[in-house]
Amino acid sequence: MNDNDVKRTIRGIALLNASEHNGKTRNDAVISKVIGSKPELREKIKEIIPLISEIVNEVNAIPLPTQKSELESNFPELLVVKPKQDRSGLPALEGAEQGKVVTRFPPEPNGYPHIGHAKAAIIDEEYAKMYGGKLIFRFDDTNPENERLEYYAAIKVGLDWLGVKYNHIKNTSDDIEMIYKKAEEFIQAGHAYVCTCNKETISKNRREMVACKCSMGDTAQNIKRWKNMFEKFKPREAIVRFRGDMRSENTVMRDPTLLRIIDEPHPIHKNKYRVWPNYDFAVAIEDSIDGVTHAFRTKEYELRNELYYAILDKLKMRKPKVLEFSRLEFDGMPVSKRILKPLVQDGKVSGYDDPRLPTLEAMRRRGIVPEAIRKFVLSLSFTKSDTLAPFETLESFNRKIIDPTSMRLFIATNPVKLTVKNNNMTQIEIPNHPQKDMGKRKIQLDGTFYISGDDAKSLKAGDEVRLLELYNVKITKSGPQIEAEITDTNFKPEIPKIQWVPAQNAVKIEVLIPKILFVNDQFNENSLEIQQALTEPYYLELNVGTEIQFVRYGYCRKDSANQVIYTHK
RNA sequence: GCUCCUGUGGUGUAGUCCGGCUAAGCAUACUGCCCUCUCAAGGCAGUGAUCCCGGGUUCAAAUCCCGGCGGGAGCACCA
Repeated sequence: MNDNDVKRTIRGIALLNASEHNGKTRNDAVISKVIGSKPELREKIKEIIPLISEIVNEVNAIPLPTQKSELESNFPELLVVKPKQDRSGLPALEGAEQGKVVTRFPPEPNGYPHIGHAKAAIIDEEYAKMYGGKLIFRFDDTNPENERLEYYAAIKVGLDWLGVKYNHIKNTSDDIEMIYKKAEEFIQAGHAYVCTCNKETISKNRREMVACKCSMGDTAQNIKRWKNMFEKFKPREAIVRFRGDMRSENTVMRDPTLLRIIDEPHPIHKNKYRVWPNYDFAVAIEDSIDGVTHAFRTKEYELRNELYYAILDKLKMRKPKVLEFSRLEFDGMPVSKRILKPLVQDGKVSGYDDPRLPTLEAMRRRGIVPEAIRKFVLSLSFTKSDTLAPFETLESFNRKIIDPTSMRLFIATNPVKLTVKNNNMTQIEIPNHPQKDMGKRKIQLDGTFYISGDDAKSLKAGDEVRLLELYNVKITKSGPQIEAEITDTNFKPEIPKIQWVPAQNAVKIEVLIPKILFVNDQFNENSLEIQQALTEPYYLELNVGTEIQFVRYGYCRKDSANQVIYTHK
């Protein structure tokens, strides 16, 4: 590139930049853009800078219109706007090969699935999909004290509802014997030992970074103790410990537990086993033998990566790549069983499907749709930064998805009666959706209506309002019993429009409005508002589960014959 | 306390690894206009960020280095 080319390049960029910024450009901006578009000039940048300053001064001296015309005539190529490519979905996966990615979703069947499970499962599935790979759905059921059959089922139902498709489903507990073999191999090789110290000693030694005497025992002693774990020892009397490093800065590595004795019957295997691997041991081995290439987990496991890799290293097993992401929780909507359980037990919420909770079942009942959850989870991306999730974003995605298919209906909350004295209509037909063809409904009329209390309050004698889809009325009497007269039927954009319900066969319903559950870590006693309302008789013809948009009120999901749950505005 | 992770508008994120084509993109929220027999959806426009702070390296730093500070997590025979 010769000097004239360089000058021309600089002038073009300076002109473009100046025209975009009120006729004034700057050295640094031009330098950056010059380097950006002609990387080969990077070496010579020091020589070019004086040239750029000169040209920048020249360009800044030219009036804006002249800059623009010079640009158009001499540098048309710069005016071509290149479409900016936006990345949608998750970031690329390190070390991922098309067709060879295997991910896994490993919930413990110890509770009902919630938004946190949804995030994990969706990420697992999306990556598998992105690389044409596979997703394994594995129940991590290695603690019989916590698992229940009911939870296996609930998690599966939740996943199916979310539309997460997996290629394979299994239980860690079906592999216990294989895990025993690995454990024995571990002990045999001296990578683990059986510790018979009590819990207090173990934790004290950990804190003080000293090894306990059990770790000095020879292989024969360890093997003998290992055999004894299956019968002789009682729970808590012996555990298998990883031979780590008691002086490690990472407390996880200070000879952590690998297997322990639990006599509780397992929901699937009953009393077949009593030595159970703990999380670290089971997950590492399972991931490896399942062929998992990328294992995602939440951030609180991050310190356990060292152990995960160390276990597989000593076992000479293939190592998946472990990556972590931040937990997903909504503000004031805790997900933890520790908090939720007492709420359910004390009857503060109606159950795990109470619409105030972030469980999948609750969100379904409330009218949140799986596609919205997926879109939302993807919008959060894959990061480790702590997030206070914006529920309103979820609502917005949900609203856009359900709007085109939501039945429109009128509702009168805190209803007030309105009588139109000169009503002359006995029936009207109203479309069920403003844009989509969702049919029409017939409403019988007799001149008596209910309108919402809020609307009623703002009406004074003499006001003119339009009863939506019907006619315009002038208020002749306000108060608890409103009276009005028809003025005309033409649509007038300037007068207020309100919805109404025919009085003669109005349907009484309750609207459950879920509010934030916890305010400043305190249970919000007003977290569930119940509004009494009247709606059109057509409501009775709708199936439970139908999403309704009550005009000028909000979206609700029909929960039963006399109850709807407020989805969002 | 120790260790690890994290810090971009009100909120969630893109960009950070490999410094410059971004005087910071998108979404959501908010405001205004258009459309509409809804305060919905849709369309258009706008407000909003000293890229946590302070130093340093460099022609150039959200991006690299050092030092602070804020937030979160782990320190179980739970996962």
